This record gives sequence, C-alpha cells and structure tokens, in this order.
Amino acid sequence: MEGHRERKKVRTRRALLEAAVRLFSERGYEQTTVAEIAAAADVAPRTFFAYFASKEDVLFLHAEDRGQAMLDVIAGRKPGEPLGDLLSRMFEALVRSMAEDDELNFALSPLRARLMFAEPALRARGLALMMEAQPMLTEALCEVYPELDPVSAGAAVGSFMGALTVAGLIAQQQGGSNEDVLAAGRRGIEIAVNGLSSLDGS
Amino acid sequence: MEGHRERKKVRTRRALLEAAVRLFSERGYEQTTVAEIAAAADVAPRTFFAYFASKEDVLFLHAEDRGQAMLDVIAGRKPGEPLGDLLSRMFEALVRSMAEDDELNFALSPLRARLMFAEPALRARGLALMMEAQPMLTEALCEVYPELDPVSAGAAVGSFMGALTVAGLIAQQQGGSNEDVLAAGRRGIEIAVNGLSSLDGS
DNA sequence: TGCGAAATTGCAATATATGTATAAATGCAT
DNA sequence: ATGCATTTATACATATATTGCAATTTCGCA
Repeated sequence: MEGHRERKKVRTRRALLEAAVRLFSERGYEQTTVAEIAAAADVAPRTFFAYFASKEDVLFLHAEDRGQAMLDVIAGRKPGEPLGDLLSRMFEALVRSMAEDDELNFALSPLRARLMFAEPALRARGLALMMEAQPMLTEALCEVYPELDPVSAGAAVGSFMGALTVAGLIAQQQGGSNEDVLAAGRRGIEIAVNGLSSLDGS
Repeated sequence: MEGHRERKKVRTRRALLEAAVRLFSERGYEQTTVAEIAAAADVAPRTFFAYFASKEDVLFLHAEDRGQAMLDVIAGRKPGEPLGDLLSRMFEALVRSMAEDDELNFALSPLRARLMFAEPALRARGLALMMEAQPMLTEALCEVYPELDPVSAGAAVGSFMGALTVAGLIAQQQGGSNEDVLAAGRRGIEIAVNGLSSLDGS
C-alpha cells in the first residue's frame, strides 16, 4: 500500500470525509451539497463520486464489515449453544465493530446517530442496510442450526433485530444517552429471547 | 363528490396511476420517468406532482390507513387480553386492510410486492414506512398496557414486526405464493410470542 | 354571462448522479 | 532521466426528480 499515489488517494478521501462531516454538522445534511463538499475538500465535484457512490454513502462506511462481523459470530457457534446466546454474542460483536468503525480518527458515529435521527433519507438508508443484512444472517443461521427451517430462522433474526432496534430507537427518542440506548438494545434482546408472552404476567 | 370537476380529478388521478403501474410493469421502476408517466396519462409532467408527492408515492398509497388500522386494533384491546393475542389480531387487521387497499380496482399489491423485491429504492421506502409506524404503535401499546415501560413496549413491537416481516421476506425469496408469505408471517408471530428460546429444544 | 376559485401548465432552477472524453499525475522499465 | 502505460482528476454534457412561480385554462356558480 506504499507509494505516493496511494497516500494521495487516502488524503483526498479523508479530506472529502472531513469536509462532509464538518459541513453536515454545521448546516445539516440536506443543506449541504456535494458541490460544497468537493469545494471544501478542494477537488472537483465529479471527483466526489469517484470516492463515494452517493452523498449518503459518506455516512455509511464499512457497513459490510459490520455484517461480516455478525456472520463471523454465527459461523463460530459453539457446540450446542442456544440461539439466544449466539445472537447475544452477535449483538456484542456488532457493538464492538461499530465502536471500532471510524475509518479515520475523528468520531463519525455520534454525528451519524444524530443525523439519522433528524434526516429521513438517512434513517431510511440505515434501515435498508440493516434489513438487507437479515437474509444473509438467516442463511448463516440455517447452516449452524440445521434443524431450523429457513422461515423460522428468518423469524428469529427478524424478531431479534427488530426488538433491539426499536427498543434502542425508543430509548433514543426519550433522550437517552448512548449507554441508555445500548441497555435498551439488550433489554430488547431479552424480550425477543423470552418471547412477548413473558411480558404479560409481569 | 359530485361535479364535473371532482370526476375529472379522479379520472386524472386514475389515469396517472394506471399509466405508472403499466409502465413500471413493462420496463421497471427506474427505467420509467415521470415525464413518460405524464405523457401516457396525457397530462403535463408538472401535473404529476399535483397528484403525487413523489414517484415512489404512486406505489405507497394509503399507507396511513394501514397504520391507522393497526392503531385501532390496539386501542380496542379487550380487557385482560394478552399482548400476543392483541398483536395477532393487529396483524390480521393489517392483512385485511391491505387486501382492501387498492384505490382502484386493479391489483396493485402483487406488482408492488414484485417491484419492492427488485428495486432497492422501493424496498427502502417500504421499510421506512414500516419503521416510522413502530414508535406510534409503541406509544399506543403503552396506553393500553399501562404496566409496560416504553422500551419494553418498543421491543415487543419491534420483535413482532421484525419476525413477521423477515419470515415473510424469506418465504417470498423462496418463491412462495401470497398464501405462503402470509403463513410465514403467522409463523413469525408465533415465534416472536413464544420467544427465540422456544426454537432450541425442538 | 361573467366572476372567482381551482386545476393545469410552462418555465426556470436546483440537486443528485452518470457517461465520456481529455488532461494531468504517477509508476515503471529502459 | 526519459518515455510509455496506467491511473486519477477534471471539465463538460446529460438525465432525472423535485420545487417555486406565474400564467393560463377550466369550471362552478351567482
């Protein structure tokens, strides 16, 4: 990866990324144009699209890595490990992967979280990414739980991801901190594992 | 609703709708432009946006009605009714609402399902609509289950919707018929209600 | 018939995104 | 170092969605 060329590419990418994040922070996502990002990074507007497929993509880097992190956990199911345990481990791996996420050293995650809450376009994109991952997770799950039919495996993945996502979303909407959101996610997992019926008699 | 004016508006809306659906079927969603839809409906391109807020909107009519149908079921919780029973009734109401959905008489749902499977933009939109509804459902649930904290209620909604959605999605990806998809959704509900742990010992 | 409201339209403008061709920068072999 | 090949950056052009505004047409009704 040595060479002037590679280093310059990294520098340009970083410049675009920093410019985008700064402008998004200052003026909001919709109010920032690709042309402005390019200008702030001192490149031509067209060049932006050589580095990022779309304006949204700036905020969703390494999404595949996170999917892969989840798949890895599933593939490493311990013998006889119950579904809930495995999926809980998967969640913790996801959190860890997100914490290490930042391509560069400044914190992208908080901004993304803030913007995803405010900008419908970004919320939709985040959801879509998560949803697209679920059939893959389902397939992986079927392989390590051969007794599971695909529909049931899909239901398991959907129930799990849905519970932790919406629980986290509610916590965030109530003004919770990152830790609160995380705790809500874990609470969601618990409920998904034990079933909704476990909420009745409490 | 009498009057030449109203009738003409309905006719124009219908013409746009039919043209859009036909063109989407023939060439796909991305390959169809708003200008073409307008031309096929014999109106000016600008007029399209007087009837539909966006190109996507053509395929997501009455989404609020379906959300309302679900909210109505929640608000009508029978005394002491368990969470799972209520949510199952909600699902059946949703299915019924979707069956009655078509604004006009031709079947929009199968096309929408097919296109949502093929076109990422539409998939994202459908997901977003569903996700946006979940906090509302959560709030409604909290009102009729006062002992439920918001995060748990959110987890319940998310688990439920996630399970039925992904189970249905998997069934569809496996080439299932509409009935198969519906059955998968019910199976997903069952799993969400009983909990993922119920899948272990089977 | 003619007035006022509503619908339709045309035109302009902005933004994302993509294709294409050209120019510039860079790596490499000689 | 020089020249060639490859990559990168850029300028230009284009397609499309979407919105604002003004003009115009159409319609309902007094």
